[in-house]
Amino acid sequence: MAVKTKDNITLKDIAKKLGVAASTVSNAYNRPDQLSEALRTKILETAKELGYCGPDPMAANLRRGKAGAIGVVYPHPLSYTFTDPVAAPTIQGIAEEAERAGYGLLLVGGSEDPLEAAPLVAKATVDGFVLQNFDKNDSLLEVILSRNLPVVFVESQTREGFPSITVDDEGGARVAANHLLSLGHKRFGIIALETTHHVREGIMDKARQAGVVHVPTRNRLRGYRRAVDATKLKWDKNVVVYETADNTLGDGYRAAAALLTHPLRPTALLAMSDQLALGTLRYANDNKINVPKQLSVVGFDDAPLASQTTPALTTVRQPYVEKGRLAGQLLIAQLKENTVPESVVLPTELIVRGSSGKANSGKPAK
Amino acid sequence: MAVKTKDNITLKDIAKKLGVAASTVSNAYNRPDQLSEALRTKILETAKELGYCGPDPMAANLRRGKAGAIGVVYPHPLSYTFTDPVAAPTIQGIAEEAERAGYGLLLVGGSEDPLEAAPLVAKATVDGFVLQNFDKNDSLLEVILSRNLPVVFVESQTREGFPSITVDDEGGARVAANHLLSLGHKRFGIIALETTHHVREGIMDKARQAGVVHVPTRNRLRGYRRAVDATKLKWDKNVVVYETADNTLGDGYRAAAALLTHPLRPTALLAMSDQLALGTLRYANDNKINVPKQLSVVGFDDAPLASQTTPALTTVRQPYVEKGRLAGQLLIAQLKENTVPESVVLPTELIVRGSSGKANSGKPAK
DNA sequence: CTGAAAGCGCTTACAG
DNA sequence: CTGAAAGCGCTTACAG
Repeated sequence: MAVKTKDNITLKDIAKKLGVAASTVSNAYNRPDQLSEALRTKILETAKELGYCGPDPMAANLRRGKAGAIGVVYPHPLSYTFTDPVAAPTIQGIAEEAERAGYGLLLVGGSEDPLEAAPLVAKATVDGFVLQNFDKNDSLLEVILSRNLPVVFVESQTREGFPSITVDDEGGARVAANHLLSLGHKRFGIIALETTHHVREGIMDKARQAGVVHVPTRNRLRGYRRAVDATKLKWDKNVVVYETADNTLGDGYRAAAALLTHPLRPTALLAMSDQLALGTLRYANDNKINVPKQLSVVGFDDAPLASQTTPALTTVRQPYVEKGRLAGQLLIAQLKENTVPESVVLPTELIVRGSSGKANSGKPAK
Repeated sequence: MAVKTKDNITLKDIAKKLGVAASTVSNAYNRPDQLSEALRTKILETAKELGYCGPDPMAANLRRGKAGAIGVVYPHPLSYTFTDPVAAPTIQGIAEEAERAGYGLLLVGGSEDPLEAAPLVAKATVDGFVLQNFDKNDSLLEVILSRNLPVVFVESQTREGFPSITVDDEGGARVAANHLLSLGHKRFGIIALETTHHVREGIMDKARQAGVVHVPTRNRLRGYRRAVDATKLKWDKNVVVYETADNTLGDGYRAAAALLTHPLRPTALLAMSDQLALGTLRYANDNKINVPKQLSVVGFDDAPLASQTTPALTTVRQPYVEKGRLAGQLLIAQLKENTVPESVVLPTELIVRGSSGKANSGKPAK
């Protein structure tokens, strides 16, 4: 139908038409105080008349050496990232700070094949990056860092000289496990998030547990373990760990199925996300396992859904919006002040709701 | 701590160092087939040696006349947008298409004061925009359109010559109301989303109902009305409409409080979002009103939470991820083919779950 | 397969 | 308050 009209109207054209210098037209847009109000309105009028769309941002960027945007990068495709109910609020936090400081927010997703995302990252017109959930040896990370722009790591493997924001995953996990221990539970099933690049689903043996790379997974696992190791219980005898491939309800459901039919017969499940925990609740519901009487479940995140289910989910709250805000702040501070800020660890908090209760307060599951 | 190193190394520098033309260096990055493998690796090595970060995207953009990104704009601040559980999946849909076509995704939020967001929109380095929920006379919209870039409207007031994607809001709402009518309900409370720029909270009189601007709100309201008007019931006598300021649980809660204590004493609530509907469920729960025995509730969206609550929510499903995908596709089609695609209306579907039941199957609410 | 030339459209000191 | 000049760093035909 309509064809896009090619309009080559530039600053110069309208300067010529008016007999003023190009710099004056530029000032009309960018420094209104640098010229008389009368001239300015005349310029703006002529611009509208000629169909001039305002100074070309790409040219302005080049000239200024600033992109006016910050990049947010995940190692996974965006479609996957958005299945995590906590990802969006974190992006929101970054967005709030970007907005406030006058920056745009460029979202870049990775892909299964890191080479696919590389050009996008190489060509992203941004002044800096917020990097989430990156492993040290991610090949996309190399491409990003080679841009030599300011960076903030979020829940990633730390790297010398770069500020990072992490959540006290270990502490939160420890408190979660202690909560269940204090309720008398002795046999645990742990549902782990993604552990390495080599995604897999199933029970984790000792070697596999030792090789966890993904930061939140590693730290949460360590927290659970610390709690158990502080008791008379034996990690290897009283705990089964199941790793999931994706952070979805379905993965939690399958994990629950595997753990609750495991010879250990756990009375409590520790899930590394609320999403996974909700999957276990669904499994319990489908199989007439009463939560919390026959099975206790503790999640992680305190996602918006956590308080809405029946029973409501006992979970470890992490400040996911604030995490994003802080990431935005630390990046913008670098952009403005040219200094590298200190790294930050955010606290977690156990939120006790209905999904956890005393061990053996009903007959055992199955 | 560390200070950002200013690196002025450019294509030229490495061309000079190697005694080749700048274009050859450029080709090493952008057209590997245009030079021998040996020369290419030599160039790349020298680049790494000198600390060259690759071709500057801003300069490349200017030269190419392409930004390599698409903009997604909302009339509200991003922090508000993200409170809508359906916004993130829609962005995900756009992101999927952008990713696939090799575009970045620039998120731009509006603000209460449209003048604040204007510079961000004016300077956004994008090749086109996806515009969500825009009213015809939004002043930010003027700024965006003056960029003269390809655009796709989503759930916005249509504009001559621009492709748009809308959801069959009216049809969905009609089916929702018919569902309740067929269950014998005769007195309805409607909980409306934002209606105009002049945000308000409270019962809507006739004049206010007639002046609704916001597209989804207007169309859903019309759908409810069509259904009621097709019966012997009188809209003015059998229906109370309450408008909310924000799409939050709290707003739904307050709306339920107002409607259920209104003299009409509705037996069924039609909420224009699941978020609002969930707020009413919470109110009902707090006030020992049994859903669905004493009160039926029907939402809109089929957000991820809708199936997780107790009772699960009867609602109108809209394809929110696909809506985003389609928006991305229509925009990218314009960018690639220079033609304006046809507009699309997406279907809705009633999903009956536990929150709706026969009228008067219990004693009336209150 | 390689190189010289032109120019994308703007903003920024600076001089008047 | 206004204007002339320089240059941001790259890519693209084009000629060899």
